[in-house]
Amino acid sequence: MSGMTMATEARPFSEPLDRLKRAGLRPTRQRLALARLLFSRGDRHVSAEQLHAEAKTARVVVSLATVYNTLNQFTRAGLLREVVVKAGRSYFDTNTSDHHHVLAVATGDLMDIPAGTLAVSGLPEVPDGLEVERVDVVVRLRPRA
Amino acid sequence: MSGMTMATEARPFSEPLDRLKRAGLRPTRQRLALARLLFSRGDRHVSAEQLHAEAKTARVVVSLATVYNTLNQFTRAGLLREVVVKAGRSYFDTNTSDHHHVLAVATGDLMDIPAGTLAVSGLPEVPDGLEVERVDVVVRLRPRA
DNA sequence: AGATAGATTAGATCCATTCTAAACTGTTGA
DNA sequence: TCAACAGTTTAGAATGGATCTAATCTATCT
Repeated sequence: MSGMTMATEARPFSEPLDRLKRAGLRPTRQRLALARLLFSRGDRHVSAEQLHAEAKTARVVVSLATVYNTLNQFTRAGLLREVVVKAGRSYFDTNTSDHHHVLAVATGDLMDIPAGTLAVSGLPEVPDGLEVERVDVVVRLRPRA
Repeated sequence: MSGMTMATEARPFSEPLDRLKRAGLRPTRQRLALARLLFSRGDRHVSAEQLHAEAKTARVVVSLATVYNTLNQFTRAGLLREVVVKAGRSYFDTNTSDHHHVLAVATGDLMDIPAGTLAVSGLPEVPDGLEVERVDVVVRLRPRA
């Protein structure tokens, strides 16, 4: 974990910076720190409040408003994907590739289903002037009766 | 639209009453009126605010709190199904049979996809102690680029 | 009809999210 | 290098959907 230059795969500090630049977002202290929290450990599903708390723990000074702004900007830039599975709360998924979700309703646990394993067939015809943005599949699990 | 007795299929006034009774809910004036609004014209997707406005238009005196209560009770009783497609707003679907949805993101229009036409294959294994409650598919449409 | 559990209600409250407008900062170009 | 400006951050206010409270009302049972 030093600042030295090395292969792309192992550049934990400059990778977030590149992401921001590519997305046309100014690499500010706050955005860099949040990008680091979001992207440095695999696929995650976070809410704004969660990320804000995490930032606080990591001694990153950032307001809740900025966390919201940043999550929305990252989403618009394609760095995150919004997941709507629960009324009244938004989650953001760091996995932006084509995939689906399993939700354990009782616990709120959300997991990815890799794209390849699941297939949807028989999609209806798309009305004129519209196109499919994406197809979301959510498998809802409950405790066995 | 008269109160006369006739075959089950065409009994607009007593059908809601039967529904409530079967669900173990007291047939109050408010619940009957809301059931009538909800179920007397085909499959619908409504929010609480929408239904409340509709009730007002129909000269049905009912508070917003009761609309919320009723929608939740009906959902618990299996008369409605909650549809989560938009962060921060709940919709209730009068179609409780197995089916999916198409959402026109730009307009907010929500339409049903009949169960038969669409198939999901390759569902992941279900962890021990859990079972599939249901599988929701949402096809998101956007204006063609 | 009287008793009572359940239902309704207005208004307060909650909570996630967005807005506001003032202060701050990254970037650009002289 | 640094002034200037557009973009960013921020605390706190505002918004909006949904729930809660506790007082009043009503369907139901005896």
